[in-house]
This record gives sequence, C-alpha cells and structure tokens, in this order.
Amino acid sequence: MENPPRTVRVLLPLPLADAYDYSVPEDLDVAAGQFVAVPLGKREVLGVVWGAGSGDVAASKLRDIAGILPALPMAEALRRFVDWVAAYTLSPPGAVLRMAMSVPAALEAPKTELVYRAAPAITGDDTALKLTAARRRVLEQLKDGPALPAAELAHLAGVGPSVVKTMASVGLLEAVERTVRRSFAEPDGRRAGPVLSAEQAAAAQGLVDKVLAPAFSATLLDGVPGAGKTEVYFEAIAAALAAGRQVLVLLPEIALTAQWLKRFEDRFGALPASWHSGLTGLERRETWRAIAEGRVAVVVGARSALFLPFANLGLIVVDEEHDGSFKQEDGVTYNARDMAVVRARLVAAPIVLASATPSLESIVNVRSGRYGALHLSDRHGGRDLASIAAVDLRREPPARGRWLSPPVVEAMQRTFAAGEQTLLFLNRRGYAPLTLCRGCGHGIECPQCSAWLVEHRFRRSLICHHCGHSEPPAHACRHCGAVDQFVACGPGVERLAEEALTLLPEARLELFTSDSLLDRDQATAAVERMEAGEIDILVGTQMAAKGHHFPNLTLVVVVDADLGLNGGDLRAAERTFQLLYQVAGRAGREDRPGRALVQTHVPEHPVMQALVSGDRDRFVEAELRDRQAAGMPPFGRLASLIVSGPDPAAVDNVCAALARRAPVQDGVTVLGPATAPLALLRGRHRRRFLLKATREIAVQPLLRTWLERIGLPGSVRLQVDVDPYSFM
DNA sequence: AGCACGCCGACT
DNA sequence: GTCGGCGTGCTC
Repeated sequence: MENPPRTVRVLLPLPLADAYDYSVPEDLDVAAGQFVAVPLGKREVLGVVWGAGSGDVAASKLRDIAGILPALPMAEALRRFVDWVAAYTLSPPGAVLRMAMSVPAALEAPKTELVYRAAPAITGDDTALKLTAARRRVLEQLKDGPALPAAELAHLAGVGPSVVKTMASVGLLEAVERTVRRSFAEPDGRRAGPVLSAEQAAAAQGLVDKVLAPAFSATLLDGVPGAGKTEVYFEAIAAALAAGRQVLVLLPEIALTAQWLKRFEDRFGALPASWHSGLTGLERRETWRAIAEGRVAVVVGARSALFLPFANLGLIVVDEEHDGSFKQEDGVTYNARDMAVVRARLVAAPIVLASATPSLESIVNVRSGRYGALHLSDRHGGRDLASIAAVDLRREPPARGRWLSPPVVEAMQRTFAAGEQTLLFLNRRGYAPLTLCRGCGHGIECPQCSAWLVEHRFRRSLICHHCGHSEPPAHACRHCGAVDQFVACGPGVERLAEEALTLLPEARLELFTSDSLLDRDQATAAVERMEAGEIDILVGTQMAAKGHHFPNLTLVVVVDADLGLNGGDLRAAERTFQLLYQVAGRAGREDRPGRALVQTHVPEHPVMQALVSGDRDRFVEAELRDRQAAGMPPFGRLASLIVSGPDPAAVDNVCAALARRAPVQDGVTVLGPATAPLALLRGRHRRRFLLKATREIAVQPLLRTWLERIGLPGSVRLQVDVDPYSFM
C-alpha cells in the first residue's frame, strides 16, 4: 500500500496571508526550518518549511517541493520570532520572513575552489618520483601548512604555476574541493579592558552576571553622557565572547560610525562584523553565512540586523535605546528595540538597553520590575556636563533675516578667537523650508504631497522631503506668472552656514548633512577633519550630533529648539528633550566644560526648563504624570490605521465602513477618521484612525476582528501601526 | 512580490 | 486592425 503524500507548510517571503501547503516528493527528507525551493504560479521561489501540512487546501492543488537548499536550517527560535513579530504588528508572516531572508544568495551552495595537498603516500623524501628542486619546495611548503590553491602554492614555493599542475597530474599532489569562506577577525574577549571606576565596575559586573546566567533578562543601562556606558556594556560583550556566545549590538544607523567601531577595535583587538545598508552583495552573503555558522562573534548593525540567523546568540545590546529610528515606518512597522527584547526572550539571552535619556517606556518597565536597571551618575573622565543656557528669542531676537541671536553671535566670536570649535545644530536640511512668491503669496508645494518643497542650493533643486520629488528652482510663479519674485522663508542648515560665514568670514566652516556627505566614507572624513581641528564651525543636522565626540568642541548652539515641539504629538516633548540633551552633551572637553546655547521662543517650556536646570528626573516625572492622566503610552496602548488611495472618495468609503465597525468596548476609544496631517503623500489621500486602549487590553485581537471583514478596493491601502511613533 | 488576465489609447 | 499601458487578482 502506498503511503499518503506527506505535506508541509512552507512560509514564503511574500505578503501572503499564511504559509502554503506543499507535498514532499518520496526522495526528499524535509525538516522544519529548512530552506526549500517551491513552485509558485509560473515561477520558483524560496521559502522555509514552517511545520506539518495544514491540510486546509485540496490535495489536488498541492504541488511538490522542488528541492532543499544547501543552507543551515532556520533555527526554531528565529521562526518563532518571525511569527511573533507578524502577530504583534498584524503583518503577514511572509512579510516578516522576508526580513529574515534578505540575502537569498547566502542560501545557495557557497563557491568552491580547488586546493592542493601532498598525495597521501608521497613524502618529501620519496625518490621514486622525479623530485626536482622546484617540486621539493612545493612539497616542503605543504608539509606543515594547509592545502593551498594552485596560484598561491606556486607563489609561496617560488615556482611557476605549471609545476603545480604537472605534480597534480603525475600524482604527487592531490586536488581537493573546498568551499571558499571569508574569514572574520575574532574580537578577543579575554583582552584586558580599561580601568573602570567603582561605579562602572559595579554596573559591568551586574551585566556580566546576566551574561553568565544565562537566561533572559532585560536591563536598562542609564548614564549621563560621558559616564562610560559603552565601556560598561563592552564588559558584558567580553563575557559573552569568553563564553563562546554571539553578540548583537543594535545602534541607530546614524550612530553606527567609524568612532564607535574604533572604540570596539581598541577594546577587543578586532572589528566586529557590521550590518548596514552600505554592504555589497558579496559582503552581505559572506556575513550572513558566517553568522549562521557561528563564525562571527559580534555583529553591530541597524535595526535590520535583528533578523540575522544567529547560531548561538548570547547577548543583545541596544544602544541609544530611546532613538526613534529604531521604529521602522514602512513595510512591516515594528520597533526594533521592543522586538529585540522579544528576540532575547526567545533565545533565553540577556538584553541591555543603554541610553543617557531612556525612553519613558523603558523607565516604566524598570519601575514595574520587568526590566532591571543600572545607573551611572559620574562622568568618568572628570569632564563636567556642558552648562546649558536658554536664549530667549523674544527678548534677544536675531537681526532681520538672520537666525542667530546677539548672545549666540558673541559666543561664536569668542569661541573662534579662543581657537575652539562651534557646532550649529539645526534639524532642517536644505537652504529654506518654504519658498513664497512675492507676487501672489503662494508657496511652492510638492505636486504629490501636501508639503512645501524645500530649497536645496547645494543640489540646485527644490526637494520634497516626504516623497523625494525634486524639480529645478523656478523663475516664474506657476500661479501668477510673476518672474523672479520668489523669496526664501525660514532657515535650513545651508542658509545658516551662509549667515555664519558672514559673521566669521575667516572661519573654516563645513556642512554636515546627508546632502553634503553622500556616503559613509565622506562622513568619516568630515569627522576626522573635525577631530583634527581643521574645522572651526560645523553646521549640521542630527547627523552631526549622534555618535561623535569632538574634543575641541566647546560651544553648541541649538538654533531652533522649538522645532520638534510643533505639531504637538504624543512624544514631541520627550523626543525634543532627548535630542537637545544629546546635542548639548557634545560640548565640552577633558579640561574644560562646554557651553550649550539653546535658542527658543518658550524658555518657560518644561523641556527648556529641564535642559537648563539639568533636572532630567523632574521632567520625566512631569511627563509621566501627563501620560498617565491621559492614558497614553507607556500607560495605555495605541494603534493607528492609515487608509490611503489615489481616489479620495474610495478612501472615504473605506473609512465609513471602518467607522461603522469600530470596536465598542470598555477601555477602548477609537478616534477618527480624520484627515492625516500629511493629507496627501505620493499622490495618495490619507485618513487616520487612532485606537487607544488601556494597558491590560491586547490590541491585536481587537484589530483583527475589526479589520477582518473590511473589503478594500484594489487601490485603497490600509496600514496598521501598533505602537505608532509618527502621527503624520 | 511576480506574473497573468483584462480592458482602453497610439501605432504598423 | 494590433501593441501595450498598468489596474486587479491569484499563487499551495
């Protein structure tokens, strides 16, 4: 009797609702986690065996698995992580799997090369075969060393390539096929670390204990800038390395700098593997494989590194854990910091969340006992925190058409005269955020978004910061036809640079933005010029503020501290405080505290008060009270829905259907539909709903029921964002 | 995500 | 008359 066909569920890296069943040919031996090739429609795609067949599709529809890929199977913990993230974010599991299969080339058989070794029965003093001097040198070379490729062997033995070939053909050498593997430098966890202060040593020991446990734990490492958080978590990394476990360090992309890598190399004698958008295809493939095979011990990367196939993960570190860029906003919307905690739990490993300005979420998690906490209150090098002063723009406004107030100008002049460096910080790219026509008063708008086009003089174009649309600067107004009547309104970093140069024409000034520094190398070079004192004034966006320490930087000017407070979303105050505190912390050097001048129209605002007084805790308490009173995160839960489409009527229809079926339940509030602040984005009209729930209520089942039977016309998209950060 | 099928404008 | 534009829908 014939066996019934075996079937398995195969998850495909596509945004399908669920895994598909496939039948398994007799001659294949499949196990959960294996990467397989399967037919899908007319093509063949790669997927992962997710488990036993579900049986809920007709046997006649089933197709055979085409083959098993010669790659290590995906570990169960990673498969469970994919399912977990999908369920939490309400994404199709395949869309999450896609992030865990970002390097399909790494699943193919690795390249091989022929290497040569001495044939077994032959030794260097066998005289039966013609052992010329050249041949003897070749065998000598192989005597104690590894097998080698022909070219390398010939070179090392000082013979021509033909000698090796002939030796192989007469049986003196034996060719073996070997897979080509890039080797990775091995950071040394046993190297002596720096001398730590008593406080640092105690915190480090706390983390080391967690690593040695080894079990899931989450610890918030909270320390003022300069307190040596990095040195402390490096000790945890050292312990993990010594225990033979892998380590993942997540950094915001922008903080993944040459300076951080150098500190790591100084401590461990080798660079970690880094994982970021700038890797080439080959680098990705080799790194991915080496991580899966456990040949890479430490990976530092941006949020996408969270989905790498670690063989033996023993520690996760999330540095700058408060940073908003851990939240992915497109595709699967997930927060890499929060999901990192989940991944740590699934592999039973400790996680360290480090920050000088922890998120309110993490602070509340510490208070509720879910996370442990370690505090560093001293600045290790004896360097004092910069003194922060607010400049009241209402009392001391800049000159007309200028953006720097008199006290700031004076401070810049003094700093320059003293041979020290200034950072002008303005979180706004380009020359001017708005271009108006004097003739009719119309601003130049993006044709596909409800947003102004930002003038970029550096790139000679008007650019939409939301969709990337760019057009040449106009001469005639499209509305009234007036020629050359355009006027730039408001400052961007480029305009600020112009002003700074009119104030200090002899100063060496550089722009530090993603527009002027096009890649990692250029950014590194600019940092090096700044470190070497070849720059007097650095004008930059937050790119300049994160992940760098400049020893001769003594003046930091926050040109528009109110910028982040506008719009007034949930996290505006928290985010502004974190950013400005971090920027201000750039000022100061070993022998002298720096100054930070914060230009604001609202010096009485709690954020400014907290910055000036240095009283972070009071600010945090006030903010927590407000959030609790409003039932907002971290005390309540939020999920946002964005309905978008090219046809506003179709979008409104979907919104009406959603509004009719909105959940009605104690502890749950649904706000909307409302026109999104970015009402038009890439030609799509957008409406928002916001679901607010108390902390005990899981929003996912609620959302699933709500959205279950909402029909979407093809052109209308519905985007779900659990724990939203952006309210645009 | 692809790749088909499908129904309306500019070409041989 | 067809070639082809991308809207809509399916893939175990």
